[in-house]
Amino acid sequence: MSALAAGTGPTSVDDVLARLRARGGRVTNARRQLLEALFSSTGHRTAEDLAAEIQGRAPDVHISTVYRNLDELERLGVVVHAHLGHGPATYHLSSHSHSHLVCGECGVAIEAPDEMFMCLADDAESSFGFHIDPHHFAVLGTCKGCVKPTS
Amino acid sequence: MSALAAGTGPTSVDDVLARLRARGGRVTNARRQLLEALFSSTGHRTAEDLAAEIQGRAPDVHISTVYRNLDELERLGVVVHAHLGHGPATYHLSSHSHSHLVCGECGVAIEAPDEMFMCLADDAESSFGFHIDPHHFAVLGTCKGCVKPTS
DNA sequence: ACCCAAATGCGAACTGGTTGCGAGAGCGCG
DNA sequence: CGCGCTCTCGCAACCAGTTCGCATTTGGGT
Repeated sequence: MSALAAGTGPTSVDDVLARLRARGGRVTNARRQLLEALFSSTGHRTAEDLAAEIQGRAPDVHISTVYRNLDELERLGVVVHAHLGHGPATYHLSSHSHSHLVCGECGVAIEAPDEMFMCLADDAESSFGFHIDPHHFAVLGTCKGCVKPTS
Repeated sequence: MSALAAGTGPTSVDDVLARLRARGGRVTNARRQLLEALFSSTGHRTAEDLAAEIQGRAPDVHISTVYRNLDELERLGVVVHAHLGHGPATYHLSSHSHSHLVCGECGVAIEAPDEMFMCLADDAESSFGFHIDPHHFAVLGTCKGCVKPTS
């Protein structure tokens, strides 16, 4: 896929910064740091987590700036956030979007293939005309290791 | 089912109060009010919502008492709570437990039959040994009326 | 170099919920 | 009926996660 593809699927920090500039936005240090933090790891990052990493290099970057920029990037289609249970929201690049199964006991988050939700999706669609979005909220449950704890 | 059946499935305010007493608990006005509010409606109630209703009749009942008692009742198996999206948790009698499809646009909560989740449940079980609990967290999506808003 | 809107830093506010504490009230017992 | 033990309550303070208001800084077009 081309680095300049519109809409979703950014491939590099500079790509996103270019898009931001094209939209009338400005390229600031905080934004570059945030994007570098996001691109440098594939996992689920909380705002606090990202802020901590950024502050290691640029101590002045305030967590509210991180929130504001995550918001902005979400509007741009670069990142998405998901709720993995009771704790804070997690952010990741939209190209890594996927569903989650979260264990209520140990908190582990399993990345589930979208196919797993197909039949629920079809069912909801035909029964209620409801179109599910399994990416945004995790499905709670109990993982393999916690089903029978120490029994 | 018998009104004195143990575990889950309470049928009346007095039934629950009796159970509470049997456990060494006390029957207080706040508890009776809370139970009456819970039994008097089938829907999804937030703690704030319940507190407001109770305070209409008993103004002194504090919201923290509502939270504490909902917690207690949950431990007793009388009520369960579910998270229907971003807002506050909703509580209802455990006998009304069910899954939810929540529209991210309009916020409507559809009560989904458990069968709808069977194939996701089986799939998660066989693929990851993960046992889903579809009741506790709602599945987000877009409802019939919001799929093509004003198009 | 100049200027102005965009963005930032900072703290305060807000929401949803929890906790510590002293006062008060159920209720078993004598 | 009254005692007293303990469970509960009301309250305010607190907490986490996130958002907001506002004065100040700064990117970047001209």
